[in-house]
Amino acid sequence: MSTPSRRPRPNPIADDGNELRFCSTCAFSDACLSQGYDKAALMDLHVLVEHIGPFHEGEHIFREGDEFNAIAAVRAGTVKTYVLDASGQEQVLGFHLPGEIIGLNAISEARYPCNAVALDTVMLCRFSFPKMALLATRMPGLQAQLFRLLSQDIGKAALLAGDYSADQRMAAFLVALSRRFAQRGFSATRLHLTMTRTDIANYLRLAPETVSRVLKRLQEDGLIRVDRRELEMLDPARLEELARPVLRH
Amino acid sequence: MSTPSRRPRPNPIADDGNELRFCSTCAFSDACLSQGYDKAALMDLHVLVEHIGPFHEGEHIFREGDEFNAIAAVRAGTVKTYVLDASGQEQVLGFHLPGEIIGLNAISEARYPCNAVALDTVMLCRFSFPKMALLATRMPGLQAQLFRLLSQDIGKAALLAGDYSADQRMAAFLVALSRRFAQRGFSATRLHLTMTRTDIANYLRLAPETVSRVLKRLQEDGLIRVDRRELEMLDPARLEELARPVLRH
DNA sequence: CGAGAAATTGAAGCCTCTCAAGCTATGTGG
DNA sequence: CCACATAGCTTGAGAGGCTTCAATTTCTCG
Repeated sequence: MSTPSRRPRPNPIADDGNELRFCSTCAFSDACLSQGYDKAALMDLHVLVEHIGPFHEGEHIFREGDEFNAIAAVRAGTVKTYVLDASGQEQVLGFHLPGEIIGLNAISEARYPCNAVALDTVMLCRFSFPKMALLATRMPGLQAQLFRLLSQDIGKAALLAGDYSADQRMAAFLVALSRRFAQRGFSATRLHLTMTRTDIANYLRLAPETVSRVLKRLQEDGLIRVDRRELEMLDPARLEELARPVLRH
Repeated sequence: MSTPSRRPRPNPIADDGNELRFCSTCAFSDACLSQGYDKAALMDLHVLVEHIGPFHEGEHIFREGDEFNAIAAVRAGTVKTYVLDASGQEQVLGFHLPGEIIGLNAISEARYPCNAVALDTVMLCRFSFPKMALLATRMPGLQAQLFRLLSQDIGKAALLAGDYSADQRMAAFLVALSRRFAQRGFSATRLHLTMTRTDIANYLRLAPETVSRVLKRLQEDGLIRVDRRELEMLDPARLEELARPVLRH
């Protein structure tokens, strides 16, 4: 993982607990806290955390083929993961919001199988994976959380693999985005899209023109109101209905 | 996991090493053997293994919503995993050959998110997941192998998610199948398809008619020779070429 | 041998893509 | 401050690949 702008920090563990608060967005802290681990165990976890960033729009966090040594939790901003096919066409694998983990698909090959780029200003928590795996042998709760996270990602990828209509895909994308924002305490109905229409198209396996047309159609039908990157869900119920075949709940 | 026909076995660990040979198809044994664990550690692993089966064609191994408590390695036969959408349409998630693991996507929810059915006579190695996770805390090699397996499956699902032509999908399906058979010591060029055309169609997100037409086209072009469920790859190089955009190597 | 499932083949239609042009916002330099 | 350049977005028209519907053939198995 490249660390173009690692901030100098004298001590990764601050006495005032700032670091712990910072990492409350990370899935791991939740796991550990909920397991009732003592302060020493939490220290162990936080010692292997590096806060890196900011990455600016367009900056790459890692590239396909880079040696894998760490996973990372998004603290702020949006990360896009993608691969390029033979013809240079971009295939977007996912968008990663604050609280979500990137790099899990790199474990098996010990190399990142995709590129990761910041869509806006991104802050990350970097976890050395070897250290984390070692720690997990002493913290069953952490191990279990890692298994859960990995298992989750298997299912996510299968979502958009079905042959759904462009409308269903778009609705599913918006509903999923909305849920993930809501889970982090953001508005569930007003979304700021940090990605371009082309990014969305490459993610949903549609042409950019189709994305444009679908958004227009959804707006004409009163399901959403969209202005540039700002999107409001006017009829969440009908959107969920549209997305149901894709999301399955 | 339902176990309709568990065979009675007096002692899961046979002195003559039969069990070890049996499980040589399981990814876990490889991991442990290659880590240089002592016999006691291997015993631990094999104590939590249950050999179950046979499951006959059409028999379900687990169903969507079933409580998750074990993953399983296929020892013999083919397992199809699938979900049903609202309209009853089957969406095939994958075909699992001997040596491959099923149930990894159930960890996060503690329930199986899909159905698993035997396409022919299937024998399984059942691993209690809680026990295995516990054992993994004492065997870092086993933990690493579990992480690798989970990570692998994340990437696999993304393969067919791209928008490829019917020919590319079919070629990728055949090439991947061929490689997996070859890895297990079977012929890489002569395949016996255990699944129906409709199964393949539901996996590749095509209409059954399209599968039929594509196979015919590939045969007319001299890439394959197909007779019912028997398929011979006549020009593996061109097939790989066709499949490259999907498989990426 | 006959019933039923699976597979094949043909014709028509539709959804999405491609290609091409125009539009809008942003930012830069004169 | 405005003209211009650029990237992103939108809109339209036409083409194409896959699906759907329907009918027929082939295979399997009791």
